[in-house]
Amino acid sequence: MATLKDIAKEAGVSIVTVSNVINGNHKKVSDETIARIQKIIHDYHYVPNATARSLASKQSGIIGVLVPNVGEDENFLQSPYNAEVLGVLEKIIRQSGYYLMVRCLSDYQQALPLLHSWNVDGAVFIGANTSDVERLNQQLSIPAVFLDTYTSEQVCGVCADDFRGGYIGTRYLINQGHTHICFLAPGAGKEGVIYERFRGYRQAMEECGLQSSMEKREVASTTYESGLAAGRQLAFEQGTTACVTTADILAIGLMEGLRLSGRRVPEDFSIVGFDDLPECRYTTPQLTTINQHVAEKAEKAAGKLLDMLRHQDVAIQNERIDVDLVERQSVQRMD
Amino acid sequence: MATLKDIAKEAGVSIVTVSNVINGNHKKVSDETIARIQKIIHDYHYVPNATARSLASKQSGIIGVLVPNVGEDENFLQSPYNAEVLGVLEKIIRQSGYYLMVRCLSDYQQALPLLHSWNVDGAVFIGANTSDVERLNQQLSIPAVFLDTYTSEQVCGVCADDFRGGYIGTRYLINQGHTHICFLAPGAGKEGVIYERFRGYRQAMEECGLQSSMEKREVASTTYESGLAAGRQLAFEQGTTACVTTADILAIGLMEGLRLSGRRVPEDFSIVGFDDLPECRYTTPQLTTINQHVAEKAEKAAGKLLDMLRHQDVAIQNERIDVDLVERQSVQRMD
DNA sequence: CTGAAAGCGCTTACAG
DNA sequence: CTGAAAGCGCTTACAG
Repeated sequence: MATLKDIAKEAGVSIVTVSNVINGNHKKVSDETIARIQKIIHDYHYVPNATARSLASKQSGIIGVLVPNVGEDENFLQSPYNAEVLGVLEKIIRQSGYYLMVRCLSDYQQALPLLHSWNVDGAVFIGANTSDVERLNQQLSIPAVFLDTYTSEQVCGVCADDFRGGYIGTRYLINQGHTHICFLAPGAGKEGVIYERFRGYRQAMEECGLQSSMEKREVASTTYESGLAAGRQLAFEQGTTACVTTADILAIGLMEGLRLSGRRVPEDFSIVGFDDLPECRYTTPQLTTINQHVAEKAEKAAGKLLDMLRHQDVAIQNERIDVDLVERQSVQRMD
Repeated sequence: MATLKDIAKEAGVSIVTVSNVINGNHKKVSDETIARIQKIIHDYHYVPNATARSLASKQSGIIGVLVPNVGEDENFLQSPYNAEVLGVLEKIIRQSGYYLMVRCLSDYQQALPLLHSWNVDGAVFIGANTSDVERLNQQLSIPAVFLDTYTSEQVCGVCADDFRGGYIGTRYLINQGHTHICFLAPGAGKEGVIYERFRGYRQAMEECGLQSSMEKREVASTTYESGLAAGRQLAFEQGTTACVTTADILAIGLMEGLRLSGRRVPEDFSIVGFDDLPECRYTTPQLTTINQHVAEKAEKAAGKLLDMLRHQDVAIQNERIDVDLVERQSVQRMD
């Protein structure tokens, strides 16, 4: 492979001049020199060595997409939500000329060594914990955007309006005449995306005087299998006629679990999903859900990061994206 | 951030010795020196600079996952198949201590500059064209594994037995009494995964004397939307009672397109998918499909690459993974 | 077992 | 407009 030196020798100039041409510092080089060097670069199929460039410039052109809270033995793309987010990020990162390094973290502390080691220019964190962000944020010396994180820290982030999502999903069921509505979610603490949705659910129930029939049911993970297991259980419990879930994939599993146990959706049981992934349309009945505009969220996050990398002014705030209910077929009016 | 120099100074040794400790060249350093240096490294939270290391050693620890034939404006994870493959690769790469760089390519020529620029240690190509591989393979100076590629080149690869997949899917429909069976696929040439499946379909039809009712129908892309459009068309055509498809996602769209046009699956029309993704179980009826053991394929590919990187002997051949039919509910017996 | 020297391929001031 | 010098933080022979 050719190096700067080879090109410089061939052109009869110093490597500094070639470097300037490559980096677009065209004011520093005469037009004819530029043209001559560019031709040689082209003829030699010269490609700058990114590792050398990074070492010298402290910039790598790499954007890191980090996914915390993923077990060592876990496949993070099992989650169609993660797949949707990553797909959008990849596209934008590629279009903007950056390189993409993807890494799941079982421990958030793994983030900093990775980022430093590679001189990563900017990072997107998907679903970091509140407490982790607080520690991370101080030590982070590069632009970073947090997707789906609630924190009091001054960070740049993008969230859906999760509280409202939980709220309108629940209100919708109540408006359809349901009174015994449960909330199905992975066990989570007193903060974060899941808790916000739960708060929305609780508020809707309380507003309508239904707090006595309120119930939070926990699943092991946000997966089809967990939803299925929950459905098998719920099928044999009297009273509850509807469920608000925190993920479409959970809702889809739930639907199947109920069906396998002889309960019909929506005739016997109504379900509201969360996300509005393409999968919502694969089921019969199609899933009524909360659209959290996943692609838009990811685009916003990538856009903010790119703006920061271009040194444009970016408001350091956790932006909230509107959510809305998508009526399909998994909810039935109770009379 | 601390550097080797800082650690060396603190330990009162040269940077060479620290370097040897970090790289596990423990024969070259006394035990007490090792212990002392390791403590200092730990206390300083020292992390080696990966760009410097790459530059000096010509190894980066990066594995590139390259996805050719993706349009500039395309999101490659829209395809649940790609998501499944990438998810498995990510997990294995992470577990083996490598870094993952992901890149979609609109032109296969973009691969080499990327790989060279970053001193990428090894690459996995997902679905490269036969013709591209021929040119790529000669210029490739690092270990690479090709997933889903048919080529006469001496490459290391993993494929499903696509011919057999097309064959057994078709035979199954024939055994169920269908005679007018079409083949639904994205337009592809005279080679590659899609063509192999078509050959399998054709062979099954011919063996049973059904070539006159054989028909290949092309869709624009391997997406739900393309399947849906095909379903709307097929619904109004007499005669055809079953369809072999080249992807589950296509089959799922097809099913919906037929239903929207008033045709019931499987009562009026039978469908066989391909892949056996989790999505197969989301639909009603659940999709009968060809299981091509996607996770196993991806694991094999990653395993081969890792073996090559560890300089173990790896057979340079295109390994074929068995496929099998998964009977669910989207096919009905014709009497 | 330890280290001095050279070098990986670039960029960044700085001087002219 | 052009280039000499220093340096980025490592590794790799090689010598002792």
